[in-house]
Amino acid sequence: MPTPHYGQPRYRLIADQLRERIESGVILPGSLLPAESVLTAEFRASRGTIRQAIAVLREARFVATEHGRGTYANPRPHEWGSEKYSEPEATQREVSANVELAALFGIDVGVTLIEQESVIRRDGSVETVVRTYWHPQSGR
Amino acid sequence: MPTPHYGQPRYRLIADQLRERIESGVILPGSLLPAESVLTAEFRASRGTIRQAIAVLREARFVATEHGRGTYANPRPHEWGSEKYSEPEATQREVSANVELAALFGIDVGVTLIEQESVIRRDGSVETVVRTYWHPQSGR
DNA sequence: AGAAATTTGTCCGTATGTATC
DNA sequence: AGATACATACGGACAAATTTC
Repeated sequence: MPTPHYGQPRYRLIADQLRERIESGVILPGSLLPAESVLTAEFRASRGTIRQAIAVLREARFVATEHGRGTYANPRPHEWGSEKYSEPEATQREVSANVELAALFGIDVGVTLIEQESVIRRDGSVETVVRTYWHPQSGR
Repeated sequence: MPTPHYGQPRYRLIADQLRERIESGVILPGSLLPAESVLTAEFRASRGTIRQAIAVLREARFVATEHGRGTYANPRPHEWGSEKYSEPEATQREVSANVELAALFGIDVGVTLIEQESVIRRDGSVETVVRTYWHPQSGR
């Protein structure tokens, strides 16, 4: 099969079906999802596609994966909002140089700098935050 | 996003940023680079573009890739006294999470985080400041 | 205690289709 | 037309963590 993604890509369709099983209780909260190898057989999709589908659910906190163990269906303690809570991972904004940054860059306090903040997640929770500062003029 | 490669193609720009992180010590020599999947998320680029960027660095011996393991940043006996870059200045210290960081990590305000600050100079003056935050427990 | 099997993590190479410069 | 880039998808292989025998 080539790569026909009519409307919805396959990994989203698979993710939807898995999500439905969790919400309906077919897969109980706290229990393991079928292994990737099982899912590839069941959905007749490549492992990469299955992993992409699971990644979608992980992003939405529906599941959590552990290396060597498997992927667990999450209990649902928080309905805080709905599924709307997926923020951008990288944001850029202008900031005003404080004393420390001004000293580092050798500029005056208050001068505008660009700050890019990248949030790196692992199994839903934030693992690393990277903030990069540079001077607008120096390009990038 | 479309394909606006102003002058430089995207994969070279990404390669440059990764190279900077290695030379500046943000990515320590001998340590693993973020996985392809992480880099695609961080740079918002497709896997092909990320792989192209890494291929550039591999070509220049800046990194070495091991099948199934990852891509390592190479120690650099290379042109250490280059005109463009001076000694990497990376300092690590413990900081207390303020409101923003606490919200990002999902922790309480005041919890200690590790901050690594790297200063990248070019031709003497500070070009970029990178601050990386992570939780002591979650390894590095 | 140790070996084997299981499972996820990562990289490799390739392919198709679309879109932009 | 060609290079660049994106999104999607396949199959294979090796690595690492965990579980099972």
